[in-house]
Amino acid sequence: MATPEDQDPNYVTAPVRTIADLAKIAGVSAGTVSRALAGNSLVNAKTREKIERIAREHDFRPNQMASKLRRQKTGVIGVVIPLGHDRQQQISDTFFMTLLGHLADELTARGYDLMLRRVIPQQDKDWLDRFIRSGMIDGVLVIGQSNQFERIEEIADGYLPMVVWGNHKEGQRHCVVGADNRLGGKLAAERLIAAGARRLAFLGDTGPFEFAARFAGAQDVATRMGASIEAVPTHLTPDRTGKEIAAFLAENHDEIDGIFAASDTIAFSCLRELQKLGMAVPEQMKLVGFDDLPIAAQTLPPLTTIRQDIAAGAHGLVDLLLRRLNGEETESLIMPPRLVIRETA
Amino acid sequence: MATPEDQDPNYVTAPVRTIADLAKIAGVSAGTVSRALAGNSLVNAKTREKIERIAREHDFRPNQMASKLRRQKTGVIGVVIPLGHDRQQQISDTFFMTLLGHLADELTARGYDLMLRRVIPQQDKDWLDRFIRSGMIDGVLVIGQSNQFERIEEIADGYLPMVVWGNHKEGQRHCVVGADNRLGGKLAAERLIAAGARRLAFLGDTGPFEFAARFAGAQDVATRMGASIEAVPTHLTPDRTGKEIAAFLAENHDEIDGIFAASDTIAFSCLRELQKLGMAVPEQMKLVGFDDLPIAAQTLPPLTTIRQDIAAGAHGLVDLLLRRLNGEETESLIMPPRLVIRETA
DNA sequence: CTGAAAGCGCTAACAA
DNA sequence: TTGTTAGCGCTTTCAG
Repeated sequence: MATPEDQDPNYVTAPVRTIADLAKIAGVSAGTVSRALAGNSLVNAKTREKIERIAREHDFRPNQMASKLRRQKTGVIGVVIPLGHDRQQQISDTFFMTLLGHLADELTARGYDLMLRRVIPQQDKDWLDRFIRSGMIDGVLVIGQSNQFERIEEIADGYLPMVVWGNHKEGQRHCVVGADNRLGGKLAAERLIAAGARRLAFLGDTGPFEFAARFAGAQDVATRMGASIEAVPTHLTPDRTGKEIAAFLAENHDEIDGIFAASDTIAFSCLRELQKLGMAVPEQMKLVGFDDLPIAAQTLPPLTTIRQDIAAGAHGLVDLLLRRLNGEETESLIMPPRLVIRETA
Repeated sequence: MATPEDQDPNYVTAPVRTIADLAKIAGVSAGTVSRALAGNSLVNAKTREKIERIAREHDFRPNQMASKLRRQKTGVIGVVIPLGHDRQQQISDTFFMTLLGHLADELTARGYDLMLRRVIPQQDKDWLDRFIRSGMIDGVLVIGQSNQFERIEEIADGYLPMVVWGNHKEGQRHCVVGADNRLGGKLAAERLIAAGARRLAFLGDTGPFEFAARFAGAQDVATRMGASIEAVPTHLTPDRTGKEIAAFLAENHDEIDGIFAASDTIAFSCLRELQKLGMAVPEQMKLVGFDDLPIAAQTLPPLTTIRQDIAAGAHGLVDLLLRRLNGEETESLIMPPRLVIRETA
């Protein structure tokens, strides 16, 4: 079938913006072009080749919005990071951002795009529902429960394709992926005590569920093994954290001999302040962190910490979410953390 | 005007999924509902209130896809991170991910959503064009030029709303925001030399433009001041980097007395390896990093480094992009890096 | 294997 | 101030 294209390679057409434009050039209907480009149905091989060739020549890409609207699915997964107490909360950011990188890779590999939001629940009560019902995403991954456990629970009742990174609590309704924080706390306290510490401090805000569980685990062990432990809340802005830790240590470094930091980031600050005070680690003060960020191995002395496998976590989140997208009711995935003994305890 | 709603609060309707459903309940037309919900035109206050009330009661959210399709704009900015040489390139990830966090905040503040992609140019030649022309984003931010300078240049000719984080090269066509890497390299080398080093090594791959410029700046200074400098390429996977640095140092630590690490992340590895070798820093070896990541102040000794202001960078990227979205042809924004003297040099 | 036709849900002229 | 109308660009029955 003769078309202008065939007759004259230099034939100039208006830019091909729609499937209909392309159809006209190819001398077929829009439906056929759609099918051919989708690679999907049974389109005549010759027809398909021709359509593909023309598409290539005109550098044509179908409009995704139209496609998504029509098909009622977006191919986009929302990833939302609730910033709990403070806009400035950056303390777990390194961890979350690393997780995010893995999520991006994992989702890409499965053919999904990723839409990212950082939200401040205090300023926007409706943060989760708004995102879910925006019509722009097929499912949502929540990175960190922050102090929003209840809100997440409410949503979980009516919305299947959601998976949350965080802590698991007996009987909860939302599907969560995360380390067993309580166990992690136990491992940390056990290690501190095994290294000779008896008077422990937990450095970190116990408001967020994950941190609370870490503290609870440490408490279990301390109680059982006849050691003491107190929680020392730190605020979440990086600069204040350093100062608060410094102030605490200045007054209390004789009272305690072991510190369990709620995160590696806190542990780094802590290590620094200890060194400023001239305290030998681990001789005078034992220290255990949580996360095992890549740099944990780089401090001096290298940080003993509780390892969360970030890549495995990302994989789990995506895997569970895709199954939920298929209507499956999945269980939570609790990953055992692992004690990594280096030199601070 | 009486509607079922008004007559009986318990009246049960089918779920309100579309603006038309809502219009029927409110007894107005879809157009009016659209206007009312957009808050935009001059809709009668009473009518608006009624519509808003019903929307709230039925928990209605307009479908974004439909809206976007119709309005031909998405309200979404694409952020793409090209992973240059290696899927495993994680070495600048900490920096990029921190930048990403700031971008998310900055874009949210301006009412945009953020769509994230990490791509591997080697596997997908068409990575940038595909994203831009996907119809899903209004503009694009490219985080890092990687080794894709030329491809970005090509795109820049035909596509205005793109801003790139990276290095500026004389006469380039794409709009870039970034530190003056060459100046940063100079500052680093000057500091090393001022601290007494004469035989320098640059640790890092000089393939990526930003790193190449840092090296070039250091070379300028070394040449001018009668010092030597050699580039020691490291690969980009974190585990190999450590080993490579170790191998290099094992053989060469007597040959050199100053190291300029292409990034703080590399500097951390380097510091660790030096300590393993029992070399005193800065006495036997001076070290300067680049980026000033938050943890740079936490190492022991604290890292002397070249500071890039990440928050200001994010702000600049978004600001320029939004102006380009308005059709403005913006200049690049080159931010002066700053030497932060701590204790490694 | 292909074409015709009917929307997906919303917005924006244009009238009234 | 509101209703009517005509699509945005694509996909998918349903016929042929």
